[in-house]
Amino acid sequence: MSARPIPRYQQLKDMIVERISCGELRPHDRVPSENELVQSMNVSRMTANRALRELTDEGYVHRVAGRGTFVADFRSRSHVLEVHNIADEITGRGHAHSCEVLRHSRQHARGEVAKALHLEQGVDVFHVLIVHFENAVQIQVEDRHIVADFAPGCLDQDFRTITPSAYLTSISPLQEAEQVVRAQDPNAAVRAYLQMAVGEPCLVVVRRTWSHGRPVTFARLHHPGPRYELTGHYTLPGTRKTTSPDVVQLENLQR
Amino acid sequence: MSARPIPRYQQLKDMIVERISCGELRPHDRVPSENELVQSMNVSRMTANRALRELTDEGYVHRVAGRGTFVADFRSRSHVLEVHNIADEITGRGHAHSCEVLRHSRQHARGEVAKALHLEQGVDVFHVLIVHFENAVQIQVEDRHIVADFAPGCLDQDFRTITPSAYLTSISPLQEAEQVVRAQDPNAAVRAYLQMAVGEPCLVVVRRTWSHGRPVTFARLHHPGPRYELTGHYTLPGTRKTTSPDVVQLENLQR
DNA sequence: TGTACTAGCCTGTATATACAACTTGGCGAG
DNA sequence: CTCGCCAAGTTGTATATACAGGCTAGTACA
Repeated sequence: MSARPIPRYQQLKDMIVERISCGELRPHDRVPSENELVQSMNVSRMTANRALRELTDEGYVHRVAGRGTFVADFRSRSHVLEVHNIADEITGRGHAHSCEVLRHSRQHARGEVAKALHLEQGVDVFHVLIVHFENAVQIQVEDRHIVADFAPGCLDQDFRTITPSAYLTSISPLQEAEQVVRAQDPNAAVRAYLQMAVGEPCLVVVRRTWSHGRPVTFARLHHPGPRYELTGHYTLPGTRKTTSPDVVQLENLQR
Repeated sequence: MSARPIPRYQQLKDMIVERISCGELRPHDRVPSENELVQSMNVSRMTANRALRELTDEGYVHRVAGRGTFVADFRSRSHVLEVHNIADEITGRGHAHSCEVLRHSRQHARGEVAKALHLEQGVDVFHVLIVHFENAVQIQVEDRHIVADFAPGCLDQDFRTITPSAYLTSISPLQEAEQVVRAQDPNAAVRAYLQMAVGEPCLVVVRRTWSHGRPVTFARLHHPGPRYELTGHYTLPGTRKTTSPDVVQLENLQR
């Protein structure tokens, strides 16, 4: 009946993840070394080693032989969640990102937003509406709601210089995400924002993200079908890299 | 200058993965136990343990205390690659899957198909064109090319009872996949296959899959925008399950 | 002052050993 | 024949120990 006790290496992992999640340990901070854990936690070095090694595999920390163990940059973990920051994506292609903030306000959660974020009707949320440009061409309408008490400083942010996504990951690591992708005709407002012709479809991504076990943001991202596509590249973990990365050419096919 | 030697636990992993990939070890087959590896490979049990434990994390094998270690069913690994089998997806929703095979033939690879599969012009490929139904409603047009010498028995398969995707994973584990998702208006043929109204967009998935380090199949999957959406749920590896799985309700929002 | 070396800490790997818990099959008692 | 128990094999965890190799700071020496 009684669940087996949590193994010590897992206790170590939980302890360290907790210290990262609550902000006590921030990216690039030094994590206790194996020998320090041996002393303070009263475990053997192999147990400490297993805990830190698994945290490395899971993307929480970064280890350098001879120097130590450090908290990983959240950015380096975001690809695990397949959560892309549109600005990084665009600059990663060597193009220029810019955006226009159409709305940035505090609201009361209603209807589907309250439902998606597990909030009572009327609870405070922030609402941002942003059009993103790639080389001055409209590429995404971001319609996002953020739980207010998760990001109290939200209204002070300048979302022209840091995207909401980057801002949120800087507050706390994202631990879980859920998304739905569909093809849909845009309504008149979205069509105007994206400068699309009548009849052209949108690629719509609806995404919900969790942190500390509760939903914190709910975003509807509309992209112009003719100008945007989602790409994914999946490799089994642990496979040694064999295939050459000529891979991206698929994007140029089938157009 | 010289690379450090490959560690022994990694050698064990490579050896076992190779035996799985080449078909010597098939799903549900028993993998040598830790003690057997200690004997045959001349390593300590902790080293064998690390190899098998990491293979478990990576989805290659499945371990049961008291029984042994077994090759994982490829199906259980496919979600890692985010490669879905449309039939499983539909039956998983409790609905009925059926399909109609419109084409099933041997062809010579030309143009973009040859390019996508890294083949010379004219090399043999199999071509299948299938319409999939969910509860008698058209839900996907599968237009797939398969490298002929990878799947010699392809023409003997009955794709009404086993989907091409399931057939291919039964031949060999998929090790790498690449996909592009876009919203696009269908051409007349696809619109007819899917019984779509004029002006309705398609959600198109173009997917290429590798096995043994080379591309083996190239598929274009057209779905009716109003009747289909892609969902994904991402969790950081190693996080202890905390969020309850009420998660799927997002699918019902935003329609 | 500047350079080279070394001591000390760190991670990465490998081994030998130990105990607990789980599963299966076989054996013996009823 | 059947039930229950136990032995053997297996995984899961934990420890102590060892050596190799990377990194850094400080010291000794020129």
